[in-house]
Amino acid sequence: MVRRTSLREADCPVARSLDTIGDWWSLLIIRDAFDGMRRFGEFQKSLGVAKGILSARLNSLVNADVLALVPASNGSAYKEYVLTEKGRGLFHVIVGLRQWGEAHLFAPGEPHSELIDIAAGQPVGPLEFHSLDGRVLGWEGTVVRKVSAKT
Amino acid sequence: MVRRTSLREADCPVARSLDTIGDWWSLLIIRDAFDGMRRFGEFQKSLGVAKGILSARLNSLVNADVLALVPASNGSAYKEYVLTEKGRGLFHVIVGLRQWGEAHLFAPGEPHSELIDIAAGQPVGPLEFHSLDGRVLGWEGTVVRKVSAKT
DNA sequence: CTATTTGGTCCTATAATAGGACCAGTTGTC
DNA sequence: GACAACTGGTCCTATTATAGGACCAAATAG
Repeated sequence: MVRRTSLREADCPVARSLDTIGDWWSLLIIRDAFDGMRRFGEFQKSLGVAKGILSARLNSLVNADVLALVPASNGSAYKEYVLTEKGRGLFHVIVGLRQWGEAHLFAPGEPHSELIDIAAGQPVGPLEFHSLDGRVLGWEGTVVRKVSAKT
Repeated sequence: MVRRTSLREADCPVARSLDTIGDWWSLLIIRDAFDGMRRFGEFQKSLGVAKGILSARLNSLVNADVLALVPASNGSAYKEYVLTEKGRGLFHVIVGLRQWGEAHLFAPGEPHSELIDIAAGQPVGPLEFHSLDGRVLGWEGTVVRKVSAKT
C-alpha cells in the first residue's frame, strides 16, 4: 500500500519509460554503458554508488532488457553488462539530458565532458525533432492527444 | 553523511541534469506542464502524488528555474506554476522518453497517448540527432570526450 | 454569512539509499 | 600449488524519501 508508485500500466509512454529507467541511478548507469563501461567494478568506481544499490539496479535493468549479462569479452570467467538494442534506444534521452545540462547548468566557459562526432572529429549538433514532412518542431507546435477514455 | 548523492558539481552534463530533474516525480510534473497544467490541484489529481511530496517537488523546480510561480491567468488570487524557458528546454528529453516508451514498452496495438503535430494534424516523426554538417548520428557515430583531468 | 474548494503543512509508516562489513570465487605471483 | 589480492557480489544498520492521510487557512461560491 505504501509501495512506491508503479507506472507500469500507465497510458502515457513517458510514464512507462520513467517506471523503467526513472530512478536515481539507472540513467547514469546507462550513460556509462554508452561510454563503454561493462564491468560491475567499472560502474561502481565511476558512480561511487553503494554496491548493494548498484547490484539491484543492474539486475533491474537486465530484467527490463535494457542491459544484458554476457561472458566477459576478454575470455575471463567474469561477466559483463552490455546495452541491448532496447537499451541503445535510450541514446536520444541521454543526448537530450546532456544538451539541456550543457545549455542551462554550466557557467559560461566552465569545462564539461563533450559528445564528439567521430567522423567529423568535432562536437555534435543539436538534437532535433521533426514533423513527418520534415519541418523542425518545437513544443509550441505539438499537443498530446490522450488515449480515448473508457467511454 | 548518508546524504543522498549530489551531482551538482559533476563534470558530466547528464549527471547535472539528473541532479536537477532526475528524481521520481519531476519529469512527470514537467510532462504535465507541457500538457498545459498549471495549478497545484491539477498536478496533484493527474499524478496522484502525496501533496507534501508535490509541494516539495514544485518548490524545488521553481528554485531550479524550471518552473515559475506566477499569478493565476484567470485573475483569481491563486498562483500557477508555468514552465520557464529553461523548463521548456526539456522538451526533447520528454519526447525522447515518450518515443522510447512507445517503441519498447507497449504491446503491439496497445493504446497510448500520442504526440500530435498541430500544423499537420497527425502524429510526429522521430527525434533525430545530427552532426554539425547535417548527417544523422546514432550512438555508434559518437564518443564522449572527458574533460581534461587535473594534470 | 456559510459551505466548499484550493493550496498547502505536518505527522506516521514504509521503502529506498548510503556506507561499510563480510565473503566466495577468480586471478596474479612466485 | 600456495598465497595474496582482486572481483563481484550479499547483508546489516542508519538515514532519507515517499505514501497516505489528518488538519488548516485563505479564497471562492452560493
